[in-house]
Amino acid sequence: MRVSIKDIAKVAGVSHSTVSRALSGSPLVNAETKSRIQSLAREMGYSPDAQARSLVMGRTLTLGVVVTRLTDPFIAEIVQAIEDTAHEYGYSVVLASSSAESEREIAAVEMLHSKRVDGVIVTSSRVGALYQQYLDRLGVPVVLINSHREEQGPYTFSITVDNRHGGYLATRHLLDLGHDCVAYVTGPANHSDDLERMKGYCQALTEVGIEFQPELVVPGTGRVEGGEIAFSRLMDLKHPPTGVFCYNDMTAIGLLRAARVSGLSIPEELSIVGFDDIPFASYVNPPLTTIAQPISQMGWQAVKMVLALIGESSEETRWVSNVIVQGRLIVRGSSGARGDKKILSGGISS
Amino acid sequence: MRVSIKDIAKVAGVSHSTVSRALSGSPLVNAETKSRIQSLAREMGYSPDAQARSLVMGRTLTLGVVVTRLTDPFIAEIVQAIEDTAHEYGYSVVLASSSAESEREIAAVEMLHSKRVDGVIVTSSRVGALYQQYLDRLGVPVVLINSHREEQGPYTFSITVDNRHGGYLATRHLLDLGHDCVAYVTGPANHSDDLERMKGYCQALTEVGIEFQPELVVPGTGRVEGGEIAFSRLMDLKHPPTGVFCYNDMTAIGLLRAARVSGLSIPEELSIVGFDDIPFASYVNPPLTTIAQPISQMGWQAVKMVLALIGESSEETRWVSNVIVQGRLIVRGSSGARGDKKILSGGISS
DNA sequence: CCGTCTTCTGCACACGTGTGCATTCACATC
DNA sequence: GATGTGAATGCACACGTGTGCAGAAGACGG
Repeated sequence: MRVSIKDIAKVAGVSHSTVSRALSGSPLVNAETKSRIQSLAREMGYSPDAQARSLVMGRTLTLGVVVTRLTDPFIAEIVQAIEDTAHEYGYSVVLASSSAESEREIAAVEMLHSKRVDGVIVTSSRVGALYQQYLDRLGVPVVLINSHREEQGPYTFSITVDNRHGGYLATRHLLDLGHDCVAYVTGPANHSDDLERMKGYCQALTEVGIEFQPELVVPGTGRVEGGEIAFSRLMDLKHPPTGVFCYNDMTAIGLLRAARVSGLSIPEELSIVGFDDIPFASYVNPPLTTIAQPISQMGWQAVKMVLALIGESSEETRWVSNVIVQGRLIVRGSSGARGDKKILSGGISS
Repeated sequence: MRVSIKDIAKVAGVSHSTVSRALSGSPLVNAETKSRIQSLAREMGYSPDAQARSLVMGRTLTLGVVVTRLTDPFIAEIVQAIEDTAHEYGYSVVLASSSAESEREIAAVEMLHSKRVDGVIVTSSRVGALYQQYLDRLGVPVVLINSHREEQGPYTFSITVDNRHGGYLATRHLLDLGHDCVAYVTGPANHSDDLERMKGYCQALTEVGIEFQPELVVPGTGRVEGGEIAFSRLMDLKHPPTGVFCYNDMTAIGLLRAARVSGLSIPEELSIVGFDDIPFASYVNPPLTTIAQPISQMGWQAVKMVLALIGESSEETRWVSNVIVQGRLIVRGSSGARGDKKILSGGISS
C-alpha cells in the first residue's frame, strides 16, 4: 500500500540502507545510484515516515502550543506568528486548547508529552501549581507567553509584556488629558497580568498626586459582557469617572457598547483606553485608544527561544533569559481632553 | 533518561510484553501483577511513546488542519470547534497555515502526509488543481470546509454553507425594506463562494423584477480595506445605491468605517448587510445585519465526517455525503427601511 | 604480485510498542 | 499417575528509518 524505503530498495535492487543514505544525500553513495534512487522515489510517490524517523533520531521537529481559546483574537494572532516562524525553521505545530479548564490543560500536556514534541509554548495561561509539575516533568523546553508562574523550572522561560508599564502609560495618558477621576476595570479574577496593570494604574495616580479610590476599581471578566456590566456600575457612582482604563480591548469594547446604548458620547463625556491592540481596536467607533502589545514579535521570539533551548539555533543557549517586552500607547478616537466638546471628525490617527 | 516499558519491565522483573499488556488492560495478565505494574508505571512517570505506538498500530489518532490564516476570526472559530470535537474523540490536531500561498499549501500537505495523520480538514481554500493531486495521493479522508474543488476525489467530501441562498436572503432583506438600488461588493477574485453569493444576489433581483446593473457590482478583497475602497467607488456613481450586500463581514465593516469618515449615517442613508456573523459583527456601530453561518456546527460536523470515513465512528461510513448547511439572516442595526430617518435607539436585536 | 587505500554497499542493530505463538506451570479430571 | 485444561508469561517478530561496522571491489604505488 504505502511505499517505504524497503519497497524502493527492492525495485532498485539495493538494500534499504543504501536507499536511506541516497535520500538523505549522503556522500557515501555512488552519484549515479543516488540520482537513480531519488528519481525512483519520486516516481513511486515515496513520503518518509516522520514517526519512524523521529523514533530513531530522538527529535520530532514538532512544537506543542497550548492556548486557552483560539476565538480570542489576541491568541489567534500569536498562534499565527508561532506557526509562521516554526514553519520557517522546519518545525510543525501541534495545537491544544484548554478552554482554561485545568483538567483539559493537563490532558493537553500529557498528549504533547506522548507525542514527544521538542518544545512547548504556553499562551495566556495562569499556570496552576499542579499543572506546573507536569510541565517540569516534560523534560523539554517550555516558553510561557504572558503567563504567570510561581517559580522557574530548569527548562522554563517566559516572555511577557510589561503590564505594569503599560498600565502606567494608559493611565498617565488619561491624566495628561486632564482627567482627575480615572477608573480601572479589572480582568478575570486573580490574574497576575491584571494585578500588574493595576499597579501601573496606581503608580500613575500617585505620580501626579491623586489619591487612589477603591470604588473606582470595578471587576470585569476580560470579555465584552464584563465591560458592559462595569459601565453601569461606574455610572451609578456618586462621582462617575471621566476616564476609564480597561484591562483589555474586549472590556473596553463592552464599555463603548454600553455607552452607546445609554446615549453617552465617547470621548466627549467619557474617555476609554484599552489594552492589547487587537485588530478590531481600530475598527470600532470611535477607534480605540489602547496599549499595543508587539504580538507577532512575541510569537516569533517564543519560537526562537524554544529552538535556542533545544540547541537548534546556532546562537548560544546561554543567552536565553526571560524577556519583558514593552507595549506602546496608540492614541485613537476613544480618548480626548477633559471637557472637550468638539465633534470628532477626520481625527483618526493610525 | 526517558522511561520506556522495558525499564518498567526490568524493575518489575517481567518481560516488556507483559508490561505492554498490563498497561493496555489486557485480561491475559494476572490481576495482581497488572495493578503492580500500573502503579509502578505511575511512580516512574511513564508516558507512552505515541510515535512507536502509531508505527505498529497504523494510526496516529491525529488530524491535520489546513487553514489560510488564523487571524481571520471566522477561521479561528472553526479551528476551535474542530479542536474541541477532536479532543472529545481522543484525537489531536496538527495545524498548518498556508497564508493562501500555493507553495506553502503543498508543503503543508506534504508535512501532514509525513506525519501520517489519519485525516485532513481544509478550511476556506480554493483548492488548486496541483494541490488537488497531493490531496488525493494522501490516501486518507479529506473534508473541505467552504472550499471549492473542481472534481471529487475518492476520499474527499465537502461541507459548505449555501452561499447562493445566503446571498439571496441578504439581498431579499434589503429589497423588502424598500431599497430598489442594491449593490454587491465582491470578495477576492475568482473565489467560488463569491460567485455563488452573487448568484443569490441576482436571483433576488430578478424575483422582484429589478434589472441587474453591472456597475452596482464593485470589487472587494474580503478584507476591511477592500470595503473602504468599494465604498468610495459606489458613492461616486451617478445613482449611488441605498443598500449594499457585502461578500463578508470584514468588507461590510470597511464600508461602515468609510461611511463614518465621510459623514454618511447608517442605516438612515445607507443599509449594509454582511456575511459570516463573526463575533465582532454585533459589536460594531451600528451592529451589523448579516448572514450567520453555523460556524461551530461546521467544524464539529467536519470532524464527525472524517472520523466516520476513517471508520472510527460507530455510524456507517456509507451515510457520508457532501453537506450543505443553511445560513440564516440576523437583522441588526446596519439595515433599515428606505428613507427611514428615525434615530436608532435601543433597537438592537440579537 | 602484494599490500594499502579509497569507494561503495550490505548486515545487523537500535528506537518503543503491540501481538501471534509457544512455553511453563498449576490444577482438575479420569 | 497420565492427560487435558486453563491461566499467565516470554520469545520473536513487525512497524519504518538511521547508522556503525565490516567487507567487497577496485585503484594505485611499490
